Amino acid sequence: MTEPTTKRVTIAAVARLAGVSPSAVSHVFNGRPNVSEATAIRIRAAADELNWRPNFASRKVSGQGGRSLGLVIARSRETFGRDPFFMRLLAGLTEPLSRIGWALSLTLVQADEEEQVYRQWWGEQRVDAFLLVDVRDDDPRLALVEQLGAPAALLGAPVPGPVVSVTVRDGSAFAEAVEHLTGLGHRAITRVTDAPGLAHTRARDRGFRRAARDRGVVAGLAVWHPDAEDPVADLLGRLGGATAIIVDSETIAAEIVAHAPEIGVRVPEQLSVIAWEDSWVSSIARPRLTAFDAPVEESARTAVALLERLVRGEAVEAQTVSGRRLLVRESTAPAPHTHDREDRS
Amino acid sequence: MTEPTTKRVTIAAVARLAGVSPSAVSHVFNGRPNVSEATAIRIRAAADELNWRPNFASRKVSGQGGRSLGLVIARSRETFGRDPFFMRLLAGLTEPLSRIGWALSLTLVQADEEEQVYRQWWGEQRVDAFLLVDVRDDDPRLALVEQLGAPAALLGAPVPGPVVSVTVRDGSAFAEAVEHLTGLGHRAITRVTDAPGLAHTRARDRGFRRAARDRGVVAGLAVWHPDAEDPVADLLGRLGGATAIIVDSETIAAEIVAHAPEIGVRVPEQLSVIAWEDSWVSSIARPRLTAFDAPVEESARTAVALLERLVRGEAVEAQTVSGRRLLVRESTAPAPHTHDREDRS
DNA sequence: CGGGCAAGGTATACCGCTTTACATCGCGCG
DNA sequence: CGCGCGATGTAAAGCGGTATACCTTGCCCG
Repeated sequence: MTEPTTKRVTIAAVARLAGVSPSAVSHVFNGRPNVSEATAIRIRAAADELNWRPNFASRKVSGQGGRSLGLVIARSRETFGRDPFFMRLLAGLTEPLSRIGWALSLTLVQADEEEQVYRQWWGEQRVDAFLLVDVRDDDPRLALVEQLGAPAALLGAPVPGPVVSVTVRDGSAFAEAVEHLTGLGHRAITRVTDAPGLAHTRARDRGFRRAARDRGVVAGLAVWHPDAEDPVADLLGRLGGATAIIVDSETIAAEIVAHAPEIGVRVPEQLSVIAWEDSWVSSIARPRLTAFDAPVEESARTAVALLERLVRGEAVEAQTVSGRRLLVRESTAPAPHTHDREDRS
Repeated sequence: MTEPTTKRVTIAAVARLAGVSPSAVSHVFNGRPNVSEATAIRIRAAADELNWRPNFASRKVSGQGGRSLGLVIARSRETFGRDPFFMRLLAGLTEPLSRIGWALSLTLVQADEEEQVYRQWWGEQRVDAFLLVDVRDDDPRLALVEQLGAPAALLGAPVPGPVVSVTVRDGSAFAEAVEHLTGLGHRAITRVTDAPGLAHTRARDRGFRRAARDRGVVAGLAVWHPDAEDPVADLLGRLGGATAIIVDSETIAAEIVAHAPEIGVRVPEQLSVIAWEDSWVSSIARPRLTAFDAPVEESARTAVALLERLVRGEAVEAQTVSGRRLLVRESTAPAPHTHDREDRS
């Protein structure tokens, strides 16, 4: 049925057709001098005619490596699919990669197979660089890529060590978020996270605490427990006196605004909610989510650029991208009246 | 900074350490006979010790190809990200692929670059097979992969021609959906689609029409126009007398149930909504969406199995997977009372 | 006791491309 | 008029494996 109808065309065929040696063809396709413009044109024409392109694998074997990026995501199908961030990331990576002719190799793994996969992909030379996401403090992958000698960059908060990072500047965002809420009269705000172990979660905690302290706000931290019978009720029960929450995950924020009213907590009248990410999800939630938009696509672009330079052996340094913006929609509102709050301020 | 600390280990090093020839190592790693169990063990030990694995590219060059699947998605970042289907697909592909040691190469392209990318990837031997999604009637890719001689399978409705398909059995699902609605008193139902050109959309149309005819229901078809100022209002205005809709896309269904009440159409009291896909999105929508769950992961698994056999040159035939199930939640309810409807039946 | 054969390995020719060293040729210049 | 050199190419040696042909042994058997 799907017999290879035509024998695969090789560089030799192109050379023959153009009346030159294979080396000449190779030279042309690698932008090397040593070939006159006239013959270069003939060669390109021949290649076009035969519809030939240099074999990816062969190039790799003969030194010309560095053309594929590995992305290993250690999440369950469930949580991977629930986070629109990954879609944005994938979409964002794809464009700059194809621009420089790189392939993207993607896989999902379970946490305990993670290092194994990095080892394998690198050992096989299946990929030439790694992009690390969901980095934890003290993440074993940092030492691993270093040991392997694999070019790598991480997306998220910088961590100690040699792995270069692409970070979204959050600092002023927290100031902005907290200010938005204090402006509405909120005096106790809690951050909600679903991934307490991640490095960027910790970084956010710090940023949030500082912003809260500066403004005399009571800062709380609550972890989302997806396995509770009613995760929203569970969370709301642990909120203490907070009248506003800032939720790391947009989907969780959406779940909260959808379900809270059903268990007697009106949003935003009794509880204001800010999502720390933004996507189309914010627009199907009711009330619409006040959210921060993150420059995911730009982070992706930056990371790709970084990795390309790393692969070429150039020196690189950590990058930060900015562009978080608060999108005020309907899930935030003036704080409810409570006696003790009124006394202060 | 990221200097390759260690010279890359090759098959020769392993052979040396194990005291055999490279051929022997190769034989062991390709499950060929001709090596005694004893030496095989020594060889594996040596490979382990050096942490060696056969170089992906080299294998390809020397015949042992067939280890990467290309997935080219011709969608804008926007619509790609909005469709949880793709997340499920990616997650679903990843597991069976890694099980057989295949890589997944992913990219998003604009529609007009699509064929170009297939040509390139195949020409470069970057991938050894393609999985086609979003197939249109008369899709040029069908002829293209045939011409290239590239193993390919498509996800969705079968189309004429040699490209083998993996299809979700929809027939009885329509019966079930229509019956669910007629049971609630609905007599005019409209299908809503956002992708009128796709082959599987057409197949669904047919299935729906048949199911509707068999039950004496007025079947309508409406196309979603995302660029209208208010797409939901626009759609609702074109519904005619339909009291229930079946929406191809879950996100659109979610948008409808979120926004319809805001423009005076209560769901489900005035309009029942069924989503033709299911994911976590259904659970953050209010009312919760009555939806069909599709066996995406199983489709992915089946497609991978198919492609593997194709690559090995074995004969394959189209597969269908079943497992659609109606999840009745809150977006469907008894049809509103209308005079003419009451007269009939 | 010699021949034949299976079992266990090895030598070697690629695979398709890159790359470096080397060959040619035309031409300017002393 | 002959030499040197820049401009163009080409030959050939890998890259890291795979695969096929071929070579040893040891041993069974007539």
